[in-house]
Amino acid sequence: MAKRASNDTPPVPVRVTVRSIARRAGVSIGAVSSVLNNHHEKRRIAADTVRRIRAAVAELGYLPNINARRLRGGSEAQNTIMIAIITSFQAPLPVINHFILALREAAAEEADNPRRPLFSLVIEMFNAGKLHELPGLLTGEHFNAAILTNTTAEDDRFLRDHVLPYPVVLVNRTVQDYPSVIEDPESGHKAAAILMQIERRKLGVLYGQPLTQTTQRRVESFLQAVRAAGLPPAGEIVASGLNEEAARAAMAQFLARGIPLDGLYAVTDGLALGAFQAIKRAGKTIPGDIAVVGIGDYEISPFFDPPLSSVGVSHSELAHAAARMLLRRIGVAKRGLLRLTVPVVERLRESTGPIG
Amino acid sequence: MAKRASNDTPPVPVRVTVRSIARRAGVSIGAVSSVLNNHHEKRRIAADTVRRIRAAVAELGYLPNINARRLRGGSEAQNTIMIAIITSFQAPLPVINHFILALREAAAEEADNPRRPLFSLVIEMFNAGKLHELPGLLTGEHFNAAILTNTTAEDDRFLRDHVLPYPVVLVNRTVQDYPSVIEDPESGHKAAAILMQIERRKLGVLYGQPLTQTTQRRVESFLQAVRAAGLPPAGEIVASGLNEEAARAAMAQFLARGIPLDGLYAVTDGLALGAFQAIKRAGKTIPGDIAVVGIGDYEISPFFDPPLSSVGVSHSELAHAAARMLLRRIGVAKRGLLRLTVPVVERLRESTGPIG
DNA sequence: GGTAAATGTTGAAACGTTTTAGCAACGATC
DNA sequence: GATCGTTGCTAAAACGTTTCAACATTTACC
Repeated sequence: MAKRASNDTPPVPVRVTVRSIARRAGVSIGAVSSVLNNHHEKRRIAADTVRRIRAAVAELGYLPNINARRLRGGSEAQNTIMIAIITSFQAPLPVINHFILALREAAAEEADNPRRPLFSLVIEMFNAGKLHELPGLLTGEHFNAAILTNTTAEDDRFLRDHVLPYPVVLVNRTVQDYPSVIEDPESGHKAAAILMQIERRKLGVLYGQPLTQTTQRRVESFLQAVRAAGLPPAGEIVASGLNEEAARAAMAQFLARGIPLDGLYAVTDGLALGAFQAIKRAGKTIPGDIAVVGIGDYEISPFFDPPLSSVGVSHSELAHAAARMLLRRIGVAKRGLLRLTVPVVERLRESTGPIG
Repeated sequence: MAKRASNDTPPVPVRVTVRSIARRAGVSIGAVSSVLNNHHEKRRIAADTVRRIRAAVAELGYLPNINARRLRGGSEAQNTIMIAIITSFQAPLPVINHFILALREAAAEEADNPRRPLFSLVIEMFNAGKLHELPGLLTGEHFNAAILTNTTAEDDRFLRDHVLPYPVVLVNRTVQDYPSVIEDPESGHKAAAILMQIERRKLGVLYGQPLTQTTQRRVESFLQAVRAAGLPPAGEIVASGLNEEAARAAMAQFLARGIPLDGLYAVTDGLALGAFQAIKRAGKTIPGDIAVVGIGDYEISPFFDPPLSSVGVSHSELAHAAARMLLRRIGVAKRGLLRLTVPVVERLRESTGPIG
């Protein structure tokens, strides 16, 4: 009788189904279903039977199989498609909010489309570098389409070597053959231009470990612009993490070493905020002593003290572009372009003082 | 032949299935499935047939039915449960990040549990006050369990009158018979106590419209504490929205009217940040002229200038409590308590100056 | 005591997939 | 010309659910 226990698989928890409940209560599965959905009045199930079924449900700890329910369900359930937002545990989470909103809004825009994309939004997370361990990734068993972000170089290599059997849009990563939305890689140029325009000559760039493809591009294009302008090479201030505290510590240490600096480019607003605190505590003023340019990825950067100037794309805009691109690829429509570069916009505020 | 078109239903877009593809390509559905999953080599489908099937797939714009796939799929897919995070479009989004992380972490804690909660995370959003329009809410067709937050009074009334056929945990709302996790309603007391301890007597409270159950409790308990202490009634500064800019504007207007104020309680950190800017621009100092206490819901509040003192629960802690409570209710285990109050913690920083 | 209505329950179909056993046709081999 | 192997495909089962027609039993009515 212990047939199925002979394998070396760990004791797989067999899921409780309507069938097991029916057996336990000594009724048919139809009766169980009626009770589960509170149709027992309409179906005239005897009060005692209802009680027995309810007892069995409670004892066994039944959880319905949602996939079966939706499969059975009407055309409404039948027509919903599954979209996943896939990101790594290690990434700053607020990013995905923009995707959630962007997808919802993009769907609303398509309200008149007969193939209207009624969809469910699923959040999937993986450990950076271990994207390949994400269940359903290769089979397409879990979603119809995905926005994929915050991958590492290792994950990108995996993506290059495998073809995912559903539409995917990458955000801020480029991998051969995958559609992607990235920020204009020249953003560092703009930051350098702003600082030079207000006569800053002793420049620095603040970034944190680990570098993503995007932040690396920001750093490189900044360094290159400084070099091209014939200024002394910009200082590199490297924080041990991507948070405010790491930036504050790195900046404080840099300032303590007395290296001259009058213009700073921070590759995320969080880093800029940490730097603000270090600069002020060192008794220096912004922008008087040191002008600072950030990216604009924090919505509240206009409320920094002083308000932060920025060059960058808004996460919101990036997310909207990605969402539209993904939906276009799902809804049979003309397949959009394969790569989209979102332009950088400058927002000049007080952290760079008056221009010119 | 136009039988099914006789109804007055709009032309329902009939979903493309393997069956329609099979018909189109003149093969069986088994053949189609083989090709879709790239098993055509193993299954020895002729090259020309593969081409025909691929063509049909492209023409019809096939999207697989994920529910059917997962239903069919192995025990891994079979054993995953669906958890929804339900919030309103109007709510500040960053909140849900904490839930996402909390659920993932709570699941990780249970790794040794044989009934290990392998789950998919779904984000559902509704228009404030229209919770009842959310598909699948009453039938339980879409998820096995849900964390529900940012409901309005109207939504709560709906919840009270209906019983949801799956475990739900409310966050920061209390509705009869529903388990919920809420912050200690006495938080306003603590804020008042801190301000009085540093000898502030002309107090004010800053809040925004619309008031949620939680923020309302904060305001009320603050006002009551001030009254109980025999101080002059606290001023109420009402912003038109929940964002920084609305708070800045309201605060600026209040200060312009010259009403004396030396201690402020802002019921969210975002409001506090807006107030900071207004106060400084009015030429007043923090905490010298006006001490400010916030809530601590922004992770970066230690980087405000000056760093913000706060009394409140962290969103993260609240989310973890909710996640654990939900998982406990799913995994047959002893049903945990019905209501949990997360205590308020004080974090004293420079915006209230030195205590005592 | 016969028919009609009410009550309580079951069995089967259907949702869209994937997988597997097996069938039919054809060549090659003895 | 029987046997075998290969090629190319089909039909059917199974996943867990809900619904619905239909059946069996009891009660009500004349």
